[in-house]
Amino acid sequence: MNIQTLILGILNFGDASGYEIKKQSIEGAFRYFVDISYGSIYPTLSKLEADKLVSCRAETQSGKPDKKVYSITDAGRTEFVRMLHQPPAFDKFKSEFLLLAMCAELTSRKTIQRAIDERIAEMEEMLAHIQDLRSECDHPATQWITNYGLHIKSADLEFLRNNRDSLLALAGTDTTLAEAAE
Amino acid sequence: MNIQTLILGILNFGDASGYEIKKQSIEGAFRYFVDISYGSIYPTLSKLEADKLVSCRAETQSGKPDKKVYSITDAGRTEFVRMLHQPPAFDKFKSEFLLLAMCAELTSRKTIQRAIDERIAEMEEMLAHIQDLRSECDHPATQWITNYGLHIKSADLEFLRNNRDSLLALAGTDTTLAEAAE
DNA sequence: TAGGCCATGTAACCGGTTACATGATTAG
DNA sequence: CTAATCATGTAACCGGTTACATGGCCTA
Repeated sequence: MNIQTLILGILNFGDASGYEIKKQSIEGAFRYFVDISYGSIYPTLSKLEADKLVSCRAETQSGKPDKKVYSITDAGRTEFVRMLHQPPAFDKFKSEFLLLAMCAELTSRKTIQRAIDERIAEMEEMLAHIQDLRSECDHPATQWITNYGLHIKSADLEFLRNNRDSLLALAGTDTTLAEAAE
Repeated sequence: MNIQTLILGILNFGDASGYEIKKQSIEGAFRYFVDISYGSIYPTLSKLEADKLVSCRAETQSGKPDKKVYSITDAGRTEFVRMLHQPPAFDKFKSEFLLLAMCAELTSRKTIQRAIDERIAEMEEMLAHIQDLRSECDHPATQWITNYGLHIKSADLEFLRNNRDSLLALAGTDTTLAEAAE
């Protein structure tokens, strides 16, 4: 999915500046299935404006720099809806953790332990955050996806907790390779 | 994670040609957390060979084109283990489906239904495939990650089945926008 | 007064994909 | 006879990131 569609989608939920779009992609619900950097947000916003898919108004703020607030136009919404009707591509997923787990015997117990414990902590944080999102928001579709996230991530955390020790047990006993790399 | 490490990781499980590496990244367990194309495999293999991290031997086959089979060297394994010891980056995840679900009311029932039913079918296929992987393979760490995958994907499928209808109910009733886009 | 937040933007770079080129063999 | 599988490789392209530039305000 290209950034244009993503930004149109974010703007569909409300007006925002480039800075706020970035924030939403880090803090909001989008965080879990989207990621964008300033280097792509600002140029895309300009292009979108040139194509009349968004409009822009300047807002002067006291004590803060001016900001350019973008709104999705009717043409933008039509375009976004058109994109939504294309069958969605299958989820893209990349995991360094899984590669590490799959090669557990090459590494030390210490490395595996750090990795899985950090993962468990991240997962707990994520669950707490999604719970917040759900309670703060009364938009039904957003609640549907937060429930989905909660369900999957609970299962994930459950597995990690129940199988942490069995993974640790797979860590390399041969310290020659592993220790040398630390 | 860069492709060099990925290829070193794949080669760590056994010698392979560029073609076979690609196959493993589509058919094997790697499929679920990795993706690479020929355009990056072949140049990377050359670079890896130049750096002495892999070695290469030509194999002539009857009835098939010759192939260049690569093996990881001791230096390559050391380098790979060194990379494994860096704390793994958090999983990268992108989902067009979640964006669609979050914007369900902008689209038609037909679109949502197609998307979720296709997702359910993909998930079932995935589960069946991971089950095959698990039964075919007796490598403990690989079994750990296949169990992990099975656990998470079962929960995923369960949610999709139980909440399919509630998502459908969110689809747009205002046909003006939605139908126009079909 | 240092660092963090707010805020916008650009240019260089790069990792990786797409599409193309080539060609033999085998299965339907 | 056509399509698929096996097999290797290159060049053009592109989407997106990183790092940099700029600067005011607020908090510790």
